[in-house]
Parts: sequence; structure tokens; C-alpha cells
Amino acid sequence: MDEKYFPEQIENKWQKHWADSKAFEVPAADTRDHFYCLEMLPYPSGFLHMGHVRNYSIGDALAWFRRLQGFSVLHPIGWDSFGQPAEQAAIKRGVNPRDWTEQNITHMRGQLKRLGISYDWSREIAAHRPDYYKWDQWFFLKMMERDLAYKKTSQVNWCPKELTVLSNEQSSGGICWRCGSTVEKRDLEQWFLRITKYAEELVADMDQIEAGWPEKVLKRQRDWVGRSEGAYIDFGIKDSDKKIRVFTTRIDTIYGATAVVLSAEHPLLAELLEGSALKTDVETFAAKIKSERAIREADADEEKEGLNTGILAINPFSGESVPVWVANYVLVEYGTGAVMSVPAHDQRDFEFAQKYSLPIKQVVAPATHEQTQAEPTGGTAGDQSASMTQPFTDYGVLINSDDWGGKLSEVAISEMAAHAQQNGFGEAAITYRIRDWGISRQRFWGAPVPIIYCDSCGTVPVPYEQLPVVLPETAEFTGTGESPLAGVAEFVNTTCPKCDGPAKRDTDTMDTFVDSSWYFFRYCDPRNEEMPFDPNIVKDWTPVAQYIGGDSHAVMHLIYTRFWNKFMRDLGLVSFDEPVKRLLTQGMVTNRVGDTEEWKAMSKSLGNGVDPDEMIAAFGADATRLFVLFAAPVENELRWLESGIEGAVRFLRRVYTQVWKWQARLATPNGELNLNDISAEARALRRKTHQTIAKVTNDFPGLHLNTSIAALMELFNQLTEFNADPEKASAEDVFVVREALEALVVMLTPFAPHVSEEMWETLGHKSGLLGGEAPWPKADPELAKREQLEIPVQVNGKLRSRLIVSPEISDDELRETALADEKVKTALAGKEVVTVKVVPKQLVNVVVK
RNA sequence: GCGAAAGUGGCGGAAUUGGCAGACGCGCUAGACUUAGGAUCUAGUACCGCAAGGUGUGGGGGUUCGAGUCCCCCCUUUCGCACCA
Repeated sequence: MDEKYFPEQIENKWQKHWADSKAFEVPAADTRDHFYCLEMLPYPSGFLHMGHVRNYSIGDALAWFRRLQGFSVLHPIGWDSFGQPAEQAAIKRGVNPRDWTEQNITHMRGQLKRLGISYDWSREIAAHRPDYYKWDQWFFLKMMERDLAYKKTSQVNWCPKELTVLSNEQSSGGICWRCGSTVEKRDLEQWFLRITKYAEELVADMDQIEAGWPEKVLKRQRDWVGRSEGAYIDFGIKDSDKKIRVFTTRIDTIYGATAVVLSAEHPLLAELLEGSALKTDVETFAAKIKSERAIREADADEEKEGLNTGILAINPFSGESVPVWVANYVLVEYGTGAVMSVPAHDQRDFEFAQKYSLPIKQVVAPATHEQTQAEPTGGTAGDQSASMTQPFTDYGVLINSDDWGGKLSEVAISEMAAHAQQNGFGEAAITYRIRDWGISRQRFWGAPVPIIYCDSCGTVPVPYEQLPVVLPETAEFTGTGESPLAGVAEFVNTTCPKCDGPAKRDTDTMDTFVDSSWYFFRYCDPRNEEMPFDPNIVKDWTPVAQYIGGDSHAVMHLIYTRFWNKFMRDLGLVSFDEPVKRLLTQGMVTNRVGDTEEWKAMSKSLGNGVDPDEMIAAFGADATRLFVLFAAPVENELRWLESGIEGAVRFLRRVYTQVWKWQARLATPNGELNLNDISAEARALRRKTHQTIAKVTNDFPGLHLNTSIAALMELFNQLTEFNADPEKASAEDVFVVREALEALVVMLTPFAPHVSEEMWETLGHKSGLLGGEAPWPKADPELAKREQLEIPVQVNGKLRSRLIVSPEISDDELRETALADEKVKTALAGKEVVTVKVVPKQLVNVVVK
């Protein structure tokens, strides 16, 4: 092309070439090994931001690496195109959500192509198109058949000012994220997916992905599922045959229970209070707590408040009567909505007991070392209940606990649960924090729930052959929070599939996390009209080899997609438990906020965004991508510095110039080569070449891209230092330079594909990097071996000299050489040598007195 | 409050199993060239010191012939969870 590096020219040329040659489209039948490289599909907001650029640059590097190694690589992209912003645009500006979304997709697709990301565009999908969401609806019906989808009344977060339903995230702290109003709770009938059925598997199967997923993501998922082992215990009620069931993980502390505390919304409360003199007081108090809860989530900092109901409960272990209280710190939605209060051994109960002067009875004492080692003989530790200033929450040894006294907590926990079960007042139990997934949204821009309500037949699923239930062209967007579909008569009014009578459709749409729970299976078989995908096609590509995205999806999306996979497995669509083998959560891209030293994620509202198009125009897509990958390890925060990107251009330009410098000479035949007799410098360059190949090849699967790029820069630096004059270079020198340059260009391709293709062509390969045999170089360990070793010699751990020795040197020779060294002798003068530590072929340390 | 991770030059960051701290890049300094430009090239750049030399991976202690790396205590930062019984 041109002797000078003009990124725009080169990038246009190769983007056109790739498109024309369908370079990244996966052939239908391909016997090569398959590799599925996946990035989280974007929401089509209209504009690519630097976070996208980083995400796709990482994925593209890996996709290219595997392609150059000879894998058949699936690298697809699509659009998570249902969701709020399109509807907001409709409400605010009166545009049609579909048009708005399609325009955004068109623009962003253009940006991705200008970045030169190697997607198979023939497989592009978009959630808002009927040929996609048809299968959301199909899955929903399958869930219903298996009792995994059900309807129930539940509370939603409601903003009274904006008249709209908010998600939990949008109403965190009980405050509307947009207008700051206090959020209310409202009851609505909604569809739920029974993810709790898979709670145990979602925890247990983590050991299948442990090796490939970041520990912090697994931890957050574990917390989210919230598995907790304990026991249910039934407390009797005095003068009644009713029972209150509590859940506890510390049944060993049950002799210390000095109250039973109910949530204000406990279902038994009204019944229990029947005929009580305190009925009105308690109910008034409970209503007060309830209304506080309706506007605020439970908060650990909140003052604990409670009221004695006058009811007495009977501890089934001790037979003691304890008062029943109602309090604001007991959550109705966890466990049984009732707890036994053990102030001596629980922080919350302790605070509560102090405030209301409830007795504090110690029943577990710190275990002595002997007690933890051997089976203890009796509960002898002192009872300090009266003087406790804080609860003792550790495991220990039981005291004041009848026959259980003297047992260790660990032992007592299992034995006491068994005892409760044998005697019919309890059982060992496991509870989970995770709740079923509410998917109904009172919104227009989503996949309609495929359900029909008929006065005579009730709730009727839409028959499969009537799918998709198509979203109407448009609706009235009032922003009142009612589902806009309810106002579209042609949509709502239908006939019942069972009785042909008049009926109405469900007017809610599904949570967009439904769309993104299975989309990457659709990429494998994107135009299938009979099924969501053909299991036989999907099995060659999945589980996904590498998934890359932001850690904002650590719980919701990534737990839903694991759930969906297990459901699909139970349907027989896939054969494995976990959909993603390796996950990378890349770090944020941040920039200074104004002139401050504050680095925050780029965003429109902060005004610290950087437009990828401007970067491409100014520096080229290759340099932009190279910088993004080089500037920090992929999982770290990336601080945007424009000077860094200039460095990337500089590097690419220097490599490009070097290729041009050698081009003509490399084109002429080498003639007879005698590679056994080349200069030391030439041997050193070959060594560096092969060392670099080994390093980059090894670093790639772990995505240590920044160090790979650094290694390529080192190789290039050594190549320029070799500096043989092309005109005068020997045939052997030309060979060595060619080897280094070609390795460099191929290995640079994943980071800067356009200019690499260009240089590869300049080096005389007319069919392109993907046109023939897989070009990724192979490291020759013999050539990578050092010819000489530089051995540091320390005296008492301090560096005193360096020896240049042969790699074949023995330990004894090394010791002698070190002790004979002049600098070492100087350092040893007048001192007595105690020992000489020789680390074979690595280091010598002389220890003196 | 609880939990986890991390603290290395002016900056981003390197450093298999404990074995030459600071690779690579940015920035900076000096010089060369030049239609004087925020281009390109060359050299230098952890800190103190003219030097010899000394000091140095948040602080303190420990293990070891040897610690950025392992152990204990403390400090700081970031993230996650926040009444989950």
C-alpha cells in the first residue's frame, strides 16, 4: 500500500476484504476443533462506549488467537433490544420504540464494523424481533408445563410520583432512583419462575465451574442463593394446640431462648391473638411496623422495636415458657417469619434483650483446647450470663442444657435436630435466601406473556402453534405505570383457545433477563424456525469456552442463565449442567471527572465519556484496541489516558516501517542457508523470537493480554537492535529477521488485526492470514534455550556480583567460580564463610559470619 | 457493622515453585535532525549520594541462607453484603 502508516486506508481495505470474503462466518460443516468465544450482548442504547470497546477487544483478541491456531471459531453478536430506554424515548419524545431501537442498532453495528471486531454478522440476533421472542414465549410455556412458571400476588415497588413500577435495584433504599420519591409497595398478580427449585444445584454445581470463574462472582452467587443449614423447631403455645415454627442454625443454643419473636406480618399472629386483651395493642403495633416496611427495606442500622404479645410459647427442649414478642427485626420472607431469641448467643437478640430487659441466659461457653480435641465429659465452664457485655456467637461447649451439657456445638447441632425429629417437634432443614424470579413487567417493550384469560376456562396458555404472540406496532405511552398493552384493544381481545369464547390476553411483558438467559444458544442455530435451536448443532459449540462481560452481571444475568441451562437440560435440549466454562469479568473504563483527580466510569451525566468514533478517526481502530488491551490487565480498572493511545500508534507505526524496510530483501530467495553457523546476535534474536512465541501462546488462554503485548514490544525492540542492513544482510540474517517479523506480525494480529493483515501481505503472503494453513508460530524449545546463564552471587543475601557461565555448569563448579570471583572475594575479606548455598543454575548465596 | 480482595517509581503496571525488584509503556530530562512540530531518532530516568556506597515493594514483627511473594499484628483503599436467625 503505502510506505507510511495510514490507519484509515488500511482499516477500510481490510474491513471490506473481511466482509467480501466472509472471513468470520463459520462454515456449516467444519471438522476442525470448535471454539466458542462470547461477549455479553449489548443493549442498543445508540452509541458504543469505551466499556464496549474494551469488552469486544478482549473477546476479539481471543477469537483471532484461536482462529490463527486453526480452530473453527464462533464469535457472534446480537442485541438485547427489549427494555426500558426505548419505552422512555416513546414516552418522552413520542417516537416508536421499534424504530428507535432499529436505528440504534444500525448505528452501533456501523461502529462495531469500524472497530473491525471479527463477528459472524450472518448470525446477528435481536431480542425484539418476533423470530427471537417467539422462543422466549415457547420456553415460558415449557416452564408452565413443568410447574416452573406460576402466578401469584406479590408486592412491587411503586413510585407514586412517576406512577411506575420499579425493580428492586431501581428502588434501593426505598428511594426512586430517578426522582427521589419514597417508594411504595403495591400488590400485583405476577408470573414467577421457580428458580428456587434449582437453588441447591445452583450452589452445588459451582464446583464444576470453580476453575474458570472469578472467585468473587462465585461468592456473590453463593450469597445470593443464601443456602443455610439448620433446623425447624416447633414451639408450643400455652393453653392452645397451636404451634409456632422457627428456623434456627443454632439449635445448640435453644436452652438460652428467652423469647420467641414474630415478624409483624406473621400469618399466625391474628389467630394467636384471638381473645387476648392485648389484641388491639399488638395489631396496632404490627400495622405500624408493616407500614414502615412498606416504604423502607429492612435496615440493620434501624433501632429494634418490639412488643410483648402476652402469649407464652413452650420451649420443646426445656419445657420452659417464654414470652412471644412481635418485632421489626424479624423478616417475614426468610425462614418461617419467626425466630427463637437467644440473647446470649446472637448479636441481634442481644441488642433486643438489652433494650427490653429480657433475660440473657448463657448456654454455650468457649471450649477449651482439650474439649475440642476429645469428647467432653460434662458442662463445667462458668455461667457468666449476668455479666455478659456482648453475645458469645462462636461455637463452644454447651452448659445449662440438661443432658446436652458438655457437648460441643458441632455435635449438639446434629444430635438435637435428630432428637427434635424423633419427638415430632422439628426437623433438620435447609433454607435459601433466593426467591422465585418475578418476570411480569407492566411494560410495552418486551416479549408478551403468552397467556389468555377466559371467563369460563380460566388461565389458558397460548397454544404453541399460535406463537409468537406478536407485540402490536405501537401503543399509547402515557407513562402512568399501567401496562400500555392493556390499552390496545386488538391485542387484548382474543378468543379462548379452549372454548373459542371471548377472552383477554395477559397484558404484561417478560423481564428482559429472560431474553438474555439463553441467547447464546440461539447464535449456534439462529434461523431455526422449528425450535429455539437444534441440540445437535448446539452440542458442538457449547458449553461456551470463554464468556466476557462486566461484573455488574455477576448475579442476576449469570445466575438466571445458569438456571435456564439446567431447565434446558431437563428438557433434553442440552446435556451439561453449566453453560459457561470460563468467565472473565473485565474492569471498568474510567476517566477523570472534569479537572479533578476523581476517576469514575465514563458516563454522559458526568461528562467524562470518550467517543470511540473520535478515537478511531484520530488514531485508528488498531491503535485504540491495542491501547485498551495494553494499558491494564483485563480485570483491572482502566484509566483513560490519551497519551497512552499515542504510544500505541507509535508502536504500530514503527513495526509497519520496519516491515517496509525489509520487504524487498525478504522477497528475494534466501539461497543456501547454514543456520548452524550464524552470528551471536542472530542467535540471540532467534532465541528471543522463540521465547516470545512461547510466552504469548501460554499467556493467551488466561487472557494476560497486557503482558503478551509487552513481550511483542520486547521482541520488536530486539529486532530493531539487530539492525542488520537489508542491503548487506546475509541469507542467514534475512532468515532470522523474517522469522522474527513474521512471528511478530501474526502474534500482533489479535490486538491490531487490520495493520497485521496489511503487513502480512507486505511480507509476501498474498492469501491473507486466514487464507491458508493456520499461521500461529510454534516455539522451538531448543532455540529458546539460553546459551549462557547470568548467575547472581549474594553474600548474606546481598547482591555482590554476577557470573556468566555455561548452562551445563555443575553446582560444584558454580560454587568454585563464585568464590573465585574478585568482587565476591572483596566482599568476603576478613570474614568466615559458614555455608555456600547453591541454587542450581540460578543463584549462589555465600553465608558469612 | 460483617466479609473478601488489594497496597510495588511521577503514572499504568512486570516479577512460574520464596531466588537479580521495577520488564513493557506513558510521562519527564538532555541531545540530534528539522519547512521550529504536540513529528522522528539517540541517551538517561526507583530513592539518597559528586562518588564509593547505602536505602527500597503501606507500617511493625516473625519464619528462612534468601521474602514483593509465606505467617502474625496494625494502617489504608476498593468491592461485596447489610437485621437471612
